[in-house]
Amino acid sequence: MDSWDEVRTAYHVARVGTVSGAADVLGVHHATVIRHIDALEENLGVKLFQRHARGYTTTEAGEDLLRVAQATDDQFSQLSGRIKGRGHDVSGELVVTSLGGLSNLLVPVLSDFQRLYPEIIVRFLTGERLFRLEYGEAHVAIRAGRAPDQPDNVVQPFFQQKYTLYASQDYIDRHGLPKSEAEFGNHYFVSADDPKNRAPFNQWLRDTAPEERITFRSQDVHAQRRAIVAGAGIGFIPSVLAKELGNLIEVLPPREEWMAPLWLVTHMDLHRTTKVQAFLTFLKDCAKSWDTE
Amino acid sequence: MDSWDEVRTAYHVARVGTVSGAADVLGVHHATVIRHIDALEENLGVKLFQRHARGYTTTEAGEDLLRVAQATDDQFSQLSGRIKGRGHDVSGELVVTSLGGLSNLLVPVLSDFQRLYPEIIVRFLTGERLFRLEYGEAHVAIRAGRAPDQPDNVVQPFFQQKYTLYASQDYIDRHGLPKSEAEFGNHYFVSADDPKNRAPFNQWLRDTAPEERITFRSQDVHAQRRAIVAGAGIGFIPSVLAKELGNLIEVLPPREEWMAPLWLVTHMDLHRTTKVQAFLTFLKDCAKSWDTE
DNA sequence: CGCGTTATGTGCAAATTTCAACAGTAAATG
DNA sequence: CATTTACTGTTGAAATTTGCACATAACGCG
Repeated sequence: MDSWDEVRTAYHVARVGTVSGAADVLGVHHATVIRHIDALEENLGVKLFQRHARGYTTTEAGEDLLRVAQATDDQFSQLSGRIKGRGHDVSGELVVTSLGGLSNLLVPVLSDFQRLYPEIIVRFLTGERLFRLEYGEAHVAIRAGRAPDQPDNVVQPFFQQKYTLYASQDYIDRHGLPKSEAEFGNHYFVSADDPKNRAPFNQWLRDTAPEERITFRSQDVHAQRRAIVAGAGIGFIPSVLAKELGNLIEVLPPREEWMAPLWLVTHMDLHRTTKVQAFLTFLKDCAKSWDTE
Repeated sequence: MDSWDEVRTAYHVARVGTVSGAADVLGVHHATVIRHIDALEENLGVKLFQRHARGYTTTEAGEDLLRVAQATDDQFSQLSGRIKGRGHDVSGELVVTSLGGLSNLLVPVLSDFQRLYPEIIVRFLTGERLFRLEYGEAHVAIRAGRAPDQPDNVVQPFFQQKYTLYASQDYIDRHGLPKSEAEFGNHYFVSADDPKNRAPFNQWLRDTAPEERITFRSQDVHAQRRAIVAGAGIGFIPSVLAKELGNLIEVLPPREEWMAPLWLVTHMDLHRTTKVQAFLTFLKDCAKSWDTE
């Protein structure tokens, strides 16, 4: 049974009772229907229909096929309904991935999005390895750094993360507040462990602060922040986040060059779906409100 | 969802994971597989697969399709097995039709046949109207008279029914045994009601016996026989049957010209099936044994 | 790092399928 | 009883599908 279309044709013939009628329903020529049935019977080695001038009547085998194909038709109709429905409403899973450092930013947004579309199941994947869009591991990725340039991926700017140098009140009490970069030699700094880290503020810090004064290094952004809050040194924290954390003193006024661009990346195939689009617009709305703050 | 073949293609891609692999399984070119999936996704308006250079991975919709199509594939396999199996063994219904007059002859045969193939359900249809083979009303018809000549029907000679003139002992006691046709004027006869009846012995009787001496007429063969047994007159009874009935006297020796040919008729589409063939050979074996008697 | 292997993707020609028109037949109709 | 209608079946022509060759991309291996 290696042609399901022939089964479908035979099904309609069995249902309607005539070749012409089935051809009408199927939207093909009746000669096509006849050929399909001839081929199917040839393959099965059994007559499915009794041919006579007033139509086709099913044999026992044809009756059997009718039952099975009827069930199949129902199944496919339901499947089609589900799939098409899935395309046009916002439900099912929404898989979002980002670097772990952005969870503070994204988790509230994801939570609100889920509240807006209760049928959504949000899966937020973070980790050191990049979850790959092209393997269907995620619907949306939030990437930092320079604009990703992979084929089949749709990239759009998300928003500019404002990073500023902070220190805890505790640290300031002990070491004072540096007036400018010139006094950095007397201070301690918290930064990324990786010297190749491309974040602009990290590069600036590497260029500006003495290497031996960067005394707390971690690859984990959360650990860095906790270190800053704990008074281990001066370091960069997104200004939006710093307000929430409290107990943090702005060491230097914010600068353009410290801005870190974030990108929204989706796979080409998923980008057009309403689910992904709904999330993207929601996300960009949130970003707008962050910018105005 | 108007092309089940495309669903089948997508199913194999989802199963195997690669277009090329699915193409191998399906025995088509991989370009065909790609186009099938493109078309299916176009119709559904939803991406079924994430494309990447190492293969296709299913989206949620593709996953859904995989489940449904898997079930369909199983169903079709089972169906195919059943249908093909049905073609090669002797089971299911066997519908045989004949004129009512032949039931005495056929019923024992059908009974024996059923005993030989216990999975067979025998349906023996008789009646004044001819059950039509071309509508699938019966598998095999036993027809009398001249060779039926209908298109799509396979006709083969069954056997020559030996008809002989009989009368009951009771009748002979009252009216004596006619030495020849010359004495028919003093006798009473039982025959068919229909003057157009084409059975050779009936035509012979109409030509030979005085019209007013045919005093018991019925369209029902059983009624005629009962009348002969009851002593209503002289009439034709198959010699095979007469032996069983007993209490019947052969009025005249059997003649060639009284022989009534019986035909086995099957519909072209059913003639080749093993079930029908099994019955036909069984029937002809029985006929052979009748001839030798 | 280059190379072989294994994927997908695409233009173009060939093969297959489908269509259109006609013939033929059986039942229905007035 | 001729006529109409609805259906099957068949043939050559058109359209679609398929196959082939080649391009391209990613992964694994030595």
